[in-house]
Amino acid sequence: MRTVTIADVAKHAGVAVSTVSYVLSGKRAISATTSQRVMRSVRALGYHPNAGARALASKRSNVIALVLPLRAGMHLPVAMQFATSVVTTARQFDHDVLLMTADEGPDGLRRVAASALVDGLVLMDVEINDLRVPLLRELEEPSVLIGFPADASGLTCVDLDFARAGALCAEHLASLGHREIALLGAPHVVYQRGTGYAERTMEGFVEAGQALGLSAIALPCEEGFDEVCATVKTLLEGHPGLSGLVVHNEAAVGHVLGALRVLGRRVPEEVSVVAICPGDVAERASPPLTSVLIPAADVGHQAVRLLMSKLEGAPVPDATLLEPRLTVRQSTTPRL
Amino acid sequence: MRTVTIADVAKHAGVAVSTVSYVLSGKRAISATTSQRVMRSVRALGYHPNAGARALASKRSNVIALVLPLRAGMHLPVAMQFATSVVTTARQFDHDVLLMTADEGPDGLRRVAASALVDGLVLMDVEINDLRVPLLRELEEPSVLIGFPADASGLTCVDLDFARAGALCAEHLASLGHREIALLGAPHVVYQRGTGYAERTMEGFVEAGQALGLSAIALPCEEGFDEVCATVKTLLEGHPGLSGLVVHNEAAVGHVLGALRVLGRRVPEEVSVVAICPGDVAERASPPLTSVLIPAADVGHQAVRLLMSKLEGAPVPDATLLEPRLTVRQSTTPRL
DNA sequence: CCGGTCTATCGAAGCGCTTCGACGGTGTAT
DNA sequence: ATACACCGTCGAAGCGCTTCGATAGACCGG
Repeated sequence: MRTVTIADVAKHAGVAVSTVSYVLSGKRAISATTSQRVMRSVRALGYHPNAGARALASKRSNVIALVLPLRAGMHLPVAMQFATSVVTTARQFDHDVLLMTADEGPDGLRRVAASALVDGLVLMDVEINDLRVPLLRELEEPSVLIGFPADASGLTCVDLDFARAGALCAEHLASLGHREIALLGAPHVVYQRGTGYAERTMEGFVEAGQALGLSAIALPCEEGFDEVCATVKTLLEGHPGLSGLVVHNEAAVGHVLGALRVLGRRVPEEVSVVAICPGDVAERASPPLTSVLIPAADVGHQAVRLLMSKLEGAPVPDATLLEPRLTVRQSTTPRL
Repeated sequence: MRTVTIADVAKHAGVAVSTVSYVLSGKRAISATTSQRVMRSVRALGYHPNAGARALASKRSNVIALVLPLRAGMHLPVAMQFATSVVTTARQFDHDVLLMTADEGPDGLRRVAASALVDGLVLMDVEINDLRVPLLRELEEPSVLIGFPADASGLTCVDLDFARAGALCAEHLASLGHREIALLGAPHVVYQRGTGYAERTMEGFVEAGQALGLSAIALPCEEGFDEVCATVKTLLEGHPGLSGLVVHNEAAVGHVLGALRVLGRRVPEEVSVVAICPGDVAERASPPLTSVLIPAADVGHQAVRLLMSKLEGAPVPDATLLEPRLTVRQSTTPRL
């Protein structure tokens, strides 16, 4: 069963090859009758344009790269959500997605770009000092970053506004009358690496807390149950008046609740807890957690939209920050 | 900066285009001196073959599709591990990976296959009655499934031997002297959908337990803390002699430990717990859990290896079952 | 009824690569 | 020396598509 080519369609429809091409691409006006005839042939023969030939002739592969480094401390489910929303959105723009990891390093990016395998790139989990960033500036291919490197000039970046997310948590707790609050963040390693979002959340939290006249402290948090327990215990002992806790660490969220249970602090009666995490984690906890959810799907969607604009030569903003939204559930309550 | 083509390399090295091609592909013998000269030119010019042109001429895109449906109850981190090991392995074979979700359904597969965008397919999370399966049989392109559909004839499937994993847990508990054991599985929805691995684990567990003369029961388990708590409570009340628990549900693992803590059952002194889950989840728990880990990386690796063999026309086994391994940690102990 | 303007379609020239057959040149058996 | 095989290299023919310029009508105003 030889595969069907555009020539087969043309013959079947009794038109020229170029006419079929124009019907399919819409780049020139074709009469309705011809167009219909061609489309009927396309369906009758089950024609699918050959991707390689198309790419060669048009200099567009209709594929974008999704570069997804996998590092300690990053949360896989969120990464997965990003990835799927990128794929789904790309498909809406008639593009496919090539999945790349960081194993190959910058050379991998150079390879796929130079070989014209992809038309553009979406990079996830961008670090403050990311090796891939300087390369992006050299590349012909447009790119969009999810996250912000130290120097974002000339780049297109998208992310949740984590500073605002941190601030939102502080404000929510303040509005409930809490006066001493704390944020438990990512593991140490994440900060050492300089992954911007973790730091920005802390800063936003602490600054907003102080601006509201609260005692607000932030500290990293490892992900083992025993470590979480110890951290929470020390925290509570050092700050007896502490009544509001923000957790920005998905692996630790469950453990924090377990720790509070073990330490005999009831949630929310004695300690109000806010999580910054995906919705399902928050809902699945006991009690269901008031949370700021990470809109992974939105971020992925925006990233692709921006990339598509760049591919069409349209101007796009350098920075896109998504507004966080706080959902109140049963883990926060006014301070007694 | 026009992109470098094979003609540029040929001119720079003073040879014919075809010679450059043969040097790069190794499909014909080329003298060492010519070969070196060509390679020097390749490096000097920074040549990268155009993927589209290559695909068009050779009828091979050097891209494989990774089809990753996203469904309720499936565990994202494991999926992510699969994905990355697929990408890494594919790169070792000089292939790239196109990421697809299930949104497009079988049509998406048909599209990428018919357009010669990909040379082969790896499908994850295959269901007992998977719509995509009949299509695969029609396709010219070879494919490998991760998981087993009801009718696997003529297909190549890879998976962890979940029945064996369930059995292994039962045997481990039996060897420690436990006489009444239970398995907490995936949420109901997973069984309703007919996702084979969940059922196979249960069967393996129950059969091995019975063969060893134990009381072994298995039941689904939802993922919310309160639900887990209720399930565990009911279970313990209904089976006062129960001293061994297997958990095959990553989202619930943490909650099960929390539930036992709340119910005042100490682990491992009163209840031994075995988890079937990724290593990091087991290690992060308190106490660290004896576990059978899901060798996602291995499975992905095998899947790609098999696919590459098929691409080269080599015969491959229909079914590849990976042997599970149980790691003893601190959550299991001999029955008092 | 002629030049001018559109519109719908065609034909052909590539895009950059692989691959097939051809062809000198060198080595080996006769 | 002659025939033959073989090795290393070349040239050219596509692969299936897009796109540019050309063309043949249809339609218009003058």
